Amino acid sequence: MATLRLDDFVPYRLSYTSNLVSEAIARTYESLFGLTIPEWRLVAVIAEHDGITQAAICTRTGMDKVTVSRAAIALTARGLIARRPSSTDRRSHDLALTEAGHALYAQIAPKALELEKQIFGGLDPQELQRFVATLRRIDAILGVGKS
Amino acid sequence: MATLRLDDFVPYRLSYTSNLVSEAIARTYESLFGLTIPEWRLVAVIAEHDGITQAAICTRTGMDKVTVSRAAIALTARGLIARRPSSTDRRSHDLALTEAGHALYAQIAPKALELEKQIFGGLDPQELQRFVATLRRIDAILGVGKS
DNA sequence: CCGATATAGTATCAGATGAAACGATATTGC
DNA sequence: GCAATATCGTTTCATCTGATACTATATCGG
Repeated sequence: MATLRLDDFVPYRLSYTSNLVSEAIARTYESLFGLTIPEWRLVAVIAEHDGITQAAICTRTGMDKVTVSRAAIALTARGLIARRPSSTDRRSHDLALTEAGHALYAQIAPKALELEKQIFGGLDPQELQRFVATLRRIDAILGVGKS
Repeated sequence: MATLRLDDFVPYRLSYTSNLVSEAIARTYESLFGLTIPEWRLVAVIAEHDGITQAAICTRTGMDKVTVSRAAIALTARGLIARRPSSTDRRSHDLALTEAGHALYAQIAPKALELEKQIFGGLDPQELQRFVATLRRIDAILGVGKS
């Protein structure tokens, strides 16, 4: 019988490393831009998908709708995104970056890539590619078709 | 210039998958044993290291000392662990599983391995091994010698 | 059409989290 | 030795988080 060693328990290792990375990222975004991780994600998603709704952000990112709602409210208050009433569904808003939002994103995006490189650039490219592929396979096992 | 795509942003993918796994695990432990993840980890660590102190658990697992304190209090209240005053340091307690704690652990450990297999057993063994190795390399990059 | 049900987003509440302050004990430098 | 400082563990507090309930609107079945 294989015995359990917490240190080798894969779910534990995954959570452990993910927390390390998240903490490093969160610190940087908070100090550089005053954004939480959910807020930052919204900016990124909206930059890529102009006019996306909150519900679509939820399914796309797996974030809770409450989290998304709060982040959207905060970003609107800061003048970084604009919410137009959706033309097709009056419950929904179409979210878009304001000029200020685009300006911020232009600063954020390169910084994000730089940070990613700082952390993961030390890995062999093939190793990194395999790593991400495995993450996606795990997503699929846990029943998430395409994130 | 490489552009940022959230969906391919490694820190995001890592957090996403880790959350999926953690949620699955948390649900199982809560429903099967009424344990939170921190509590479960304490049981596992104490089973492996009889007489360990809370501070040692913190450095070993990266958990916050407040989290560990609360989990230790809860487990003591449930009669699963015993805290003897440390002979060498009167601020510390030596933690050990009670009989009931050992009995619970005997149930938990195989279940954990089974759960791990359910999630990660679908991966090629070599792929899984590489995956975990990469996690440890990332830990090292982020400045954690040996977790 | 219209009642029944589902969905978008918000508000509310309860539980989890970690930073900071704290009391008690250890350790260190002088 | 002993004052200064560090460490162990707990408490407190402010924040984050997500489950639940709610309002408004959409969709579906008949």
